[in-house]
Amino acid sequence: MKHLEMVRLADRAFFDRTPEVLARALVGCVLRCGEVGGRIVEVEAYLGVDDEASHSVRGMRAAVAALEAGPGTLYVHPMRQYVGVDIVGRGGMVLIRALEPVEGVGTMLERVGGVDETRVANGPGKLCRALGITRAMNGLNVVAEGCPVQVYAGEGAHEIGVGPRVGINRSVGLPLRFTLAGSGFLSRK
DNA sequence: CACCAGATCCTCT
DNA sequence: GAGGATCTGGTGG
Repeated sequence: MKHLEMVRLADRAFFDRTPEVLARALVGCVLRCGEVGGRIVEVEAYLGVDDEASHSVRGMRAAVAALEAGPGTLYVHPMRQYVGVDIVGRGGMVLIRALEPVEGVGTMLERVGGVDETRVANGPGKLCRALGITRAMNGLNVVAEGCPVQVYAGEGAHEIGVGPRVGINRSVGLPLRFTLAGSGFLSRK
């Protein structure tokens, strides 16, 4: 594994970008919680204005609070029986949708109760379970010292795929879903 | 306090 | 690819 080579993104400026730009930048990076982590292969951008699919635009309190807390803030929110996690950018946020397991793979499989690595974190709810991200972590900042959730820079070049967001009923069709092209760890093709 | 819509997941087919 | 499980926050009475 490549622990020693991983560079943590602890600079607030990295996250202080528009949701679309930040979303593209996050693809290929590593999201880590404790001793468990995975490469980000799928994300969606949610805009702060003119986006009826975004929680903040619909006036959901926790989402607005996270936005106001500024770049790098974690927005952990309930989704059906599970939770999803966003990282706040500038004037919007990015939903993490799928990971390729990198560190603590055994722990991830155990938590989710699966045997297939390609399906242990291929969805917003599942990756939170796999990493151990809970609502208690809502409002923390990934840049802060001692934050259990951290982001590391990606390595090497990769092609990014763009498409419409998944699982929403409003503002459908906008090209705000970004994927690591050709990854076998996506929630959908 | 009741109702409703939802940024999902899993199990079949 | 379709359908059901099942829970939280927002909204209105």
